[in-house]
Amino acid sequence: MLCPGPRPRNAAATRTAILEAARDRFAAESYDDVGMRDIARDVGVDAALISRYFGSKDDLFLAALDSCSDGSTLMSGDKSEFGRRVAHEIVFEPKKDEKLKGMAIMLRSIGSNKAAEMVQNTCTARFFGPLEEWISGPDARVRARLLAGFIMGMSVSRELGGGSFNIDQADCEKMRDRLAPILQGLIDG
Amino acid sequence: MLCPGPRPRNAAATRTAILEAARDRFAAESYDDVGMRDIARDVGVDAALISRYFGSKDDLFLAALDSCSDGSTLMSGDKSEFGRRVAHEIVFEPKKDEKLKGMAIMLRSIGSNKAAEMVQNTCTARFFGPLEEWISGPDARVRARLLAGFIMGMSVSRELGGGSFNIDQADCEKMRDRLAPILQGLIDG
DNA sequence: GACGCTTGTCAACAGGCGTTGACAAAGCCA
DNA sequence: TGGCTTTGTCAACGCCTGTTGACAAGCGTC
Repeated sequence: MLCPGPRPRNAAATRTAILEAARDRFAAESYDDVGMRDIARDVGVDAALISRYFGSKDDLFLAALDSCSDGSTLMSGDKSEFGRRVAHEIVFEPKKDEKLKGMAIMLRSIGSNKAAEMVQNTCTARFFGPLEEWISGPDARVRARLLAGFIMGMSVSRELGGGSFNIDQADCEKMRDRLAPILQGLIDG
Repeated sequence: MLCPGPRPRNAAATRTAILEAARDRFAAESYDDVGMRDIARDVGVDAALISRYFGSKDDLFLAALDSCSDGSTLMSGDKSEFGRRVAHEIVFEPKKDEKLKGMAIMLRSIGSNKAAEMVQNTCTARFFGPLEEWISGPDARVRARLLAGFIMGMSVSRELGGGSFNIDQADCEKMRDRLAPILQGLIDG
C-alpha cells in the first residue's frame, strides 16, 4: 500500500521491501518484462534507489532468487509421501505456495538471454543438486532430472494453458492421482 | 551466407528467407531478445523491409510460429511405439529435430508478456488440442496435459542444465528407458 | 545551532527498440 | 527512351530502458 507523503527513513526496511517486491515481480513476469521503475513503484520509491542498494538489475535479480527457499523445502516431510504431496501442490496450490516461488522465477526467465546464466547456476546449485543428493540410490542423477523436468513441465503446461489447466475439479483430482505414483516411482527407484 | 553487393530483387525468396531466419532466431532466443535488426542481418536485408513484408514484430512471430509443423507430427507413427519414439527424440535429438522447433519457440517466449497470448493460443490450438483428440479414451484431456507437461518439462530441464542434461551416454539411455514407459502409460490409458 | 552522514528524489544520459516515410535503383511495358 | 511499379536502403522518429550524479531533507552528534 502506497502512503502519501515522504517515505519514512529506514534503510533496512526499504531494502527488504524492495527485495520482496522484486521477488513478486520476477515470479510473475520475465526478467525482461520487469522494469526497475515497476519495482520502485510497487515499493513507493524512486528507481535510482534500487540501483544504489543493489548495484544493478542483475544483482537484484540474483538477490531475489537467493532470497527464495530452495528446492529442499520440497523434500521436507515423509519420503514415501513425496509423490502425493508434491502432486497435490502442483495441481491445487500453484501460486500461493511460497516454496515454489523460486521455481516460478526461474521458469519465467529461463528464456531470457540476460538471465539465463544466473538461472542455470541457481537451478543447478539449489534445485537439481539437492534433489539428486536427497533421492540417492541408483541412477540418482537421471531420476532427479526426470523428477525436476516433470515438476517444472507441469508448471509450464499450466502456464501455456493460460494460467490454469482449464480443467474442472474432478479432472484436477484425476490429474493429481495420475501424477502422484509417477513421481513416487522416481523417488523409490 | 551474406553476399557482397546488392541483394537480388526477388520478393518471394526474400520473404521466405526472412521467415526462416525468424523461425531459427525465435527458436533459439526469446521474443524479447530477438530484434528485428538481428533477423535482418541474418538475411542480409534492412530491418525496415521486414516491417513492410510482415507488418509488425508480432505478426512476424505469429507467422514464424504458424510455419512450424504442429504437434501432430509427434503423433505420426505407431501409437504403441509413441513412448519409445518420443523419449528417444527428447533425450537424443533435442535440437536438430524440426518437429520440435515450434515447441522450442513456444518455450522460449512463454515467459514474455508480449508473446504470452500468442503462444498460449497457438499451443492450445496446435498442441494440446490435437494431442487430446489423438490419444482419446477416458480422461483424454488430463492425460494429454500430463503428456504435454512431461515433454515440455524435459526440454526445460535440459535448458536449465545449460543446454544439455550434463549426463553421459549411458545415463542418457537410462533416462530414455525410464521416460518411455511413463509416456506410453499415459497413451495407453 | 551547525556539522556530517544517511536516505531518498529528480533530471538527465546513452543506448536500444520497432516503426515510418522519403529516397534510390531495378525491371517491365509502351 | 520515358514512365511506372516493385524491391530494397537509409535516416530518423518517439519511446522505453538501466544507470548516474547532483541535489534536498531527515537525523544524530558535537
